[in-house]
This record gives sequence, structure tokens and C-alpha cells, in this order.
Amino acid sequence: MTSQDAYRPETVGTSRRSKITPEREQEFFDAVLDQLRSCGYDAVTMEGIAASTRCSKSTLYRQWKTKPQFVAAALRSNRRVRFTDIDTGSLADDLRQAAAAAGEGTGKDTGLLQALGHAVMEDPELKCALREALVEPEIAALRAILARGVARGEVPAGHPALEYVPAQLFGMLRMRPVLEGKQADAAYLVRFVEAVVLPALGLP
Amino acid sequence: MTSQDAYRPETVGTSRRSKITPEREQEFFDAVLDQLRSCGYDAVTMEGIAASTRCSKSTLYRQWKTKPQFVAAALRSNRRVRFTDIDTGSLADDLRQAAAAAGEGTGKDTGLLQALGHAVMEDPELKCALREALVEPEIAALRAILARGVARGEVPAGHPALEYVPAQLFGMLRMRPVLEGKQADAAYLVRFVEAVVLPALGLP
DNA sequence: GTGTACCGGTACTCCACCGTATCGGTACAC
DNA sequence: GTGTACCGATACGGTGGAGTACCGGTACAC
Repeated sequence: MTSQDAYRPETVGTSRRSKITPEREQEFFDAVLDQLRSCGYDAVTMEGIAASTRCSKSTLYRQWKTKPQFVAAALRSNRRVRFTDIDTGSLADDLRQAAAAAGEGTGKDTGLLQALGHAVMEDPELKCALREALVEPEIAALRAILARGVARGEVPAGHPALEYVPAQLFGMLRMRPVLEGKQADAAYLVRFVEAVVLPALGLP
Repeated sequence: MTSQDAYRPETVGTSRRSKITPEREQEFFDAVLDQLRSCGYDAVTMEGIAASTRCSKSTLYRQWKTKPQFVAAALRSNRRVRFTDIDTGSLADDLRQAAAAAGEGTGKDTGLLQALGHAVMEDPELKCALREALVEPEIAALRAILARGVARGEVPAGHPALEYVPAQLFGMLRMRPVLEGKQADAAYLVRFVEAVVLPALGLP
């Protein structure tokens, strides 16, 4: 009953059948992701999402055939890379910035990873969506940062610590809440990079 | 097995005259833990456990009032420390051995942590059981290893990398399956310790 | 032999959710 | 105005698991 005039003219004349605007669709996805993060995969129910977004179950099932497909679509909508535009010219500073950026979104992507941990094992489509939405883009961006550092000669190619850098960052992000009960914020991750990652790579 | 010291039905007021032997009880717990690891918390059903252990639901509900309490009891039965008896006299060797030991049980405790990730947020008893069964004993043992190294003067007290060692080990254990799709086995973890942890601590 | 207390089995109620079907209302096309 | 296609609401069938209730069987104490 509110945003009915937010519509795209160029899609009207064609065969656009759904009256769900992209903005409305994003509301559905946001509700799914919020619920995933706060209560886990099994707590995401079509009825719950329908109620919290004030639409009907029918509407959801018209757009997505099953719950896993719905959740997968929500994940894909979340695809965004945090580390892509980091390039300070110095590997140490790049890694500090990456750590800070990872700490920014704390409890968001990490929570999704946690929530989907086991659901992923039963639905391949979900697994695929999770990987391409959350895991691979971040890993690729981090590897690019490292490759630039190697190309500049800051670290010798094939340095044994190189391969562990992405897993270390994500691991700390993931494990601090479990071990210490505190979120791994930007300051914590930057300290970690300076105390462990840089020394292991032979950087100041 | 080996639970007589920590478990005595006749001394606990709750257990009346149960005919469930400790060995039989452990069968229940093992079934719960297996199911947890392979399919997640929600996949653990009282009916399923009863069927797979060829007992009746009634029997389970006579011993444990609810499913979360049952799972918590299973977790507590799993309490055992892997790092306690590591003491080679050298911090580097201790850490190598700890890494190897952590890799041994790969996919066991790690799987449990993963499976209970979100269920824990709704049941405080479960959360408590998880922490005291899996998290805190291992952390304490690792900290003891590090403290001995500091006491021997191998690493200066207050070295900034010290506080991250436990989280690093668990983080790698947990993240490699996600990032690379492979289990973090003992060889992988030992390589990690030698490539990252020891250099960060200033050890050879 | 008798009593007791537990075990296994099963049937049951309750409830939540998935996914489908139906219906009235309404925005837009023509 | 008329038609069409979608939306929201709601009701429904089906499934599956949490707990409960009840039963017959049986091991053990005395």
C-alpha cells in the first residue's frame, strides 16, 4: 500500500509478469538473511518471511518453487565484494585494510556462513549459492592482494605462509565469538594481522 | 567407556534404579554425536536415536526430559582433552604435536561445533555444555603449553602473537573445509604451524 | 511365588511447517 | 467498460517430530 509508483517504465511494455518490484524483492531477501543470521536455516520459514514482509505465502511460491531455492536466491542477492578496491601499493597496508574491512561486516557474512553450515550439505544448489556469493569472491580478492605484493617483491613467491592468509583471516573472524564470546571487530583483526600475519610473511 | 570416575548413577539423586548400563548409555550418546556431526542438530530426533539404538522413546524420555537436555548430556559425555599430555620440553615441538593431535580428530569435534552453531543460541544449557565439553578444555590445555614455553624463556611474556595461537589452530581446522573443500588433516596443520605460528612467535 | 520397577513397543495428541488450492480485490491494458 | 493477470488472505492436506500414555514382558529382590 505504499511504493506502487516505484516501477520501471522499460519493463512495463515487455512481458514482465510479476508485479514484485526489485525493491520489494530485496525486502524479501533481507528478511531471509536477517532470519538466517539470527536463528539459523531451519528457523527460516516461508510463513514467517511472508508474515514479516506482509505478503502472502502464495506470492513467495509464485516466484520461487521451494524454500531452498528461495534462500539460495536471497544469498545470491547478497553477493558483494569487500576487498576488491583495496590497493594501497603496500602489502602490509593492504592486509591491514582488508582486516579492517572484514571486521566492519562482522556478524553479517560470518553469521550466514555459520547458519548455513549444515543445510548446505543437503542441497547442492544452496551450497553453490553460498560459495559463489560469500566465499569465492572474497578469497579471490584476497589472493589478488597477495599476488600484487609478490609481484612487487615484498614477499618471495611461494612463501609458505602465503597460502594460509585467507583462511587465517576468516578463521579469526569465525572463531573469536566461539572462544572469547566477543565479536571479532576491525581493531582486533588489525592487531592480529600485525602480530601474526605480517611477521609470518617477513614484513615489518 | 572410562566414565566410571565422572559418572556414578547411584550417587546421583536423579537416577533411581535405571537398568541402563553406562556402556548402553554411551551407545545412545554416540548415536547422538554421530547424527549431530553428519546431519546437524535438527536432524537429531528422539525417534531416530531410539530406532538406531533399538531402544524405545520412552526409555530416552525416562532418563532425559527433553531433547536439548539429551543432546547436552551426550556432549558432556564426550568431554576429553587431547592436548593435556603434550609436554616435549620444547614449545615448537609441543605446538607441532598439538597441531597433529588436532588434525587426528578432524571432522569430529569440529563437526560438532559446526552442527551446534545456532542451536546453541536458543538453549543456554546446550551452550554451556558445548563450551565446557569442547571449547574450554582444549583452550586451557593450549594455554598451558604456551605458558610453559614462556616460563622456559622461549618466547617473551606478553608476546603479541601468543593470544592468537588457540584461535588460529581452531580457525584453520574449521575454515579449510569451507575454503578448499578438504579436511584439515594433521599434515596440513603441522605445515601451518611451521609456516605461520612458529615464525610469528619468533621460533625456528 | 509374589511384588516391584524398569524396559521395549506402539499408539496417541499436539503442533509447526511445507507446499497447494481457492477466492475476492485491484491495477493495468486496450 | 471489460478482460486479464497478479496480489493478499486464508484454508487445506500432508508430513514429521516432540512428548505422553499405556501395555505386556521380564529381571530381580525377598
